Amino acid sequence: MPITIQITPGSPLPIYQQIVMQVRQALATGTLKAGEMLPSVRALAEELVINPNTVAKAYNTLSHEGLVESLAGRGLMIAERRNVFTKEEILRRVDPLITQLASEAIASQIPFEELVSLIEKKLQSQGSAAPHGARNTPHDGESS
Amino acid sequence: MPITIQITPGSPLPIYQQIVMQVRQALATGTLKAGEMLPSVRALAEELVINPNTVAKAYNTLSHEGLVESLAGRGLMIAERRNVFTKEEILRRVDPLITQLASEAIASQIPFEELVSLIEKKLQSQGSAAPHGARNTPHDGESS
Amino acid sequence: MPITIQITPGSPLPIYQQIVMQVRQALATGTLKAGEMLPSVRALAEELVINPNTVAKAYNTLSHEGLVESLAGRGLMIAERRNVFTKEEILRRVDPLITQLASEAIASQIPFEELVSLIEKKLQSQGSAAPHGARNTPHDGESS
Amino acid sequence: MPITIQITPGSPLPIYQQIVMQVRQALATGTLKAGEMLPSVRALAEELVINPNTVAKAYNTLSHEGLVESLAGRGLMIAERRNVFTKEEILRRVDPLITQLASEAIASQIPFEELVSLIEKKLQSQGSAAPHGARNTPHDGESS
DNA sequence: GTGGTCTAGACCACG
DNA sequence: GTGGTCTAGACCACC
Repeated sequence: MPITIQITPGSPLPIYQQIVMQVRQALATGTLKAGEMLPSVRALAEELVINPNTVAKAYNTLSHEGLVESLAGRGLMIAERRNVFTKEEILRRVDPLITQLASEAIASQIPFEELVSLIEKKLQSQGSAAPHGARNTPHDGESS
Repeated sequence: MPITIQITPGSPLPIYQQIVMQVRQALATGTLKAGEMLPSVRALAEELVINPNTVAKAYNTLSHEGLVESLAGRGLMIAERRNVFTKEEILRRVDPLITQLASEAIASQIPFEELVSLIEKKLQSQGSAAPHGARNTPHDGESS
Repeated sequence: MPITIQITPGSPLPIYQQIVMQVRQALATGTLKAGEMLPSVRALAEELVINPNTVAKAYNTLSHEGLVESLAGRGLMIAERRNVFTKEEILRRVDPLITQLASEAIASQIPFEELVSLIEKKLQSQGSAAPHGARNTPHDGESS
Repeated sequence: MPITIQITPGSPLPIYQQIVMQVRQALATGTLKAGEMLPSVRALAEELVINPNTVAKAYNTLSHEGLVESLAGRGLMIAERRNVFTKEEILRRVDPLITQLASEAIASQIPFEELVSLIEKKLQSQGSAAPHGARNTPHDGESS
């Protein structure tokens, strides 16, 4: 299924990260499946009216995350899902987001239950409807 | 009521904006009331282990917004007039955080339960450090 | 200890990867230790007479690998050593190198023992002399 | 003696160069002798599951080097004259591979023993697939 | 001062 | 056609 990416140029979130996030979500919802191709760097750049390097940077990030594989001369393909990072590393990455969310929740006096329900709703709209993202199996990565 | 600010150094959101946002929200939710004083630039900088310029910048922004008044040589005082955010506004503000968290969570295949537990832990640790009614569990009793 | 990086512009290995490899080796030999700073992007670019973006790309890669942390506005610091990738992922990355090495070894009829001794020599000159790289503790990262 | 080519698709080294190098080494080591035929472009491309153009490019390079002779319509034959690489040359050629492998290994904290075992396994699997004296274990007996 | 982002445009390698 | 690399130079945010 062709992915449609939309960016908002004035956002505090850099363009390339907007692309990264949308591809990730497309993966989770099943819009993009393993083996499918991403739009070419040049094509997406032209479509979004941005510089090809910006798209390349987004694709590069996805590549580092193991979500995408580049096939020399043929484009980028959605990779088979696998666990790239150790659990320790994943927690490191998520922690600042959790901290910030908790701070805001405390300041705004959002009750914990409501927070949970908000996240659940967001996850469901993105994840559990799809056979792909639904594999929230525990990952017991370990570290020294 | 003294405000407790929490920053996350690695965040995409600049530190000074994190401070601004938390003060704004404390104002909106009534945690901070007109006439109260903000911690001095130096004190807050020392407490958060950040550059005083960063705190100054945050306070500057708040002054420009008219939310605080600077009393030359004596610090910053919460200004009289304040906007109270509606619940909708609060949720709208928290939404991008939730979206980003969900995106990362799906990409990392963190199960929902673990996410919730992480947030709960973070809320407790932050809440206990901030004795200004931060116990926003459903029954926010005044017993403490 | 200040690191000295040398590049060979005409190499099949891209410049940014040459930088990456040399920083990695400096880490392994203890030339660079956790907490030390890397030369600034601009400084290194000027020293090597290459474009700052090229240095930035190298630093970016190191950052993705978790070997380096960027401190906003203050430069890049050598990170505390940690396990970022699952064992599965590490094997994925090393496999092509092993395959190629094995092919060449077979074609050249280099005996297995000699191969092992070559690698051992290389590892010793880079790794085990240093208190840092010597921590070749097993990492029992796991994956689904 | 028929040559068995092994390629690694994800390698930084382009596929066609991998082919070139392996043919060169087979020539140097005597695995391939003057007068023998290389597999046809189409056959090799099919066997390696790569684009025939890639094989053609490799053969082209070999022709230019005078290592093979193209017999119009009948394929490529190993040319008479061949250089025999000294052991030093072979080692010099393998060295960058070893260096890179060591770098990755240290960065990933793979213990030396595991590295050796990986190589041993790879040598066995490749060796058994390539019945042209690839058993370069210390005692390379002719018993097979 | 620092790194981060983005643009514009070039050349190469690969298929 | 594709992605990968590199250059040149801009602007921004943060310290």
